Amino acid sequence: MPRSTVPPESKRTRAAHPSPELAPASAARERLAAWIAEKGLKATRQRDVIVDTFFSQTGHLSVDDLLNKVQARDANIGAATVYRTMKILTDAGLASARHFFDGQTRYEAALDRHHHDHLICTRCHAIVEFENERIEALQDAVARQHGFVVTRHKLELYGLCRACQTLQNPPR
Amino acid sequence: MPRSTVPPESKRTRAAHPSPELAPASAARERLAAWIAEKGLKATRQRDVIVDTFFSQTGHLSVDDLLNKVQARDANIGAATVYRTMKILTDAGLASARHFFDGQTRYEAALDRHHHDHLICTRCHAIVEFENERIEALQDAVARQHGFVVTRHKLELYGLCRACQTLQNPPR
DNA sequence: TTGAGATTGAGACTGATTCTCAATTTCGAT
DNA sequence: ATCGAAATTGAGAATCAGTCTCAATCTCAA
Ligand SMILES: [Mn+2]
Ligand SMILES: [Mn+2]
Ligand SMILES: [Zn+2]
Ligand SMILES: [Zn+2]
Repeated sequence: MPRSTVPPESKRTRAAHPSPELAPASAARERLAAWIAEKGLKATRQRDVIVDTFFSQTGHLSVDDLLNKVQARDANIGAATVYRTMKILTDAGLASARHFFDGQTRYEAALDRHHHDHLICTRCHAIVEFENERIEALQDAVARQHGFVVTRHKLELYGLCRACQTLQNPPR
Repeated sequence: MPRSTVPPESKRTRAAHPSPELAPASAARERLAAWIAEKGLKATRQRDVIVDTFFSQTGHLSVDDLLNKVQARDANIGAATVYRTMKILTDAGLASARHFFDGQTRYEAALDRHHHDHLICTRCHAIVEFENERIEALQDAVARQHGFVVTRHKLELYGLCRACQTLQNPPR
């Protein structure tokens, strides 16, 4: 079962991290293997392809985009398997599901990433990430005032990015 | 066309606002009439029933809940009309659409209401509203730092309400 | 009263996602 | 290497909220 898109082996001597970009993908592969073992699941070629494809991307990928890229590598992999695999990655803490403006679930890598929130351009759909500990602290304070214990939150700021502000075309 | 759930007439003498709870509904009716005139739409019995039903409720009502209540008054009103009417109310600024945990659109009255955000209990689905101008200010600051002009935002805090914290049943 | 144009309800349709199920694959135990 | 229980797969059916289509009906300004 050769991994088609991954270069044979690193030329580096240090074995720990083959190359900067590949590190997350291979680390994810390891973490997934552990999760699969722990849960009594099974390793499959399809999951390998999907995970490799997902972690070779950056950003917030819709399932449909991911499916297209996956099928470019192996046309026989079905949509259901991509959905199922992304759910596993989410359960394993390796990916997070996001729901922005449209009805599609988007996934982003979650390995070694902080919590963050998003700025979204309603015209070009650019997504910018940010962290703001003061907002987070105020959220906690508000929740406490109302007797809530908050486990997660969603903060999305929608508007126009710098580039789109100058264009007068109707924002989509 | 008697309004079944609304008490006959206020006992008060002041004619301006029949009763505190009815004020929003009748004000909404007026605003909707203005919107309908302005847009060249037409007044219909169905819209009256839907608008009366919607404004006699409080909170965040799913379309399905609203449809049930509407059909309790007039079984012939169809789902499509409820969807269409809530869209009109939203365009007219009388209702706002919300999307929380599940896939359903919920509507809340928007007449004479401030912007606000929500705390949502993941177990009992209670929804508590809050306003926090410091959070809003920080959001603006963050957006500015990234060159965005923000037109709207979504802030939802998910967790357990006070009552649900003490129960050990698995949170749904 | 009339008629152009808006509205309606039923049901078909959509799009994202989940489910079903027979065929295939995995992997620990022989 | 072989076996077989259990997991996984892909295709297509099913689901679900919401939208669209269209013939029949209603509204309202003239
Ligand atoms: Mn992100
Ligand atoms: Mn609200
Ligand atoms: Zn933009
Ligand atoms: Zn609760």
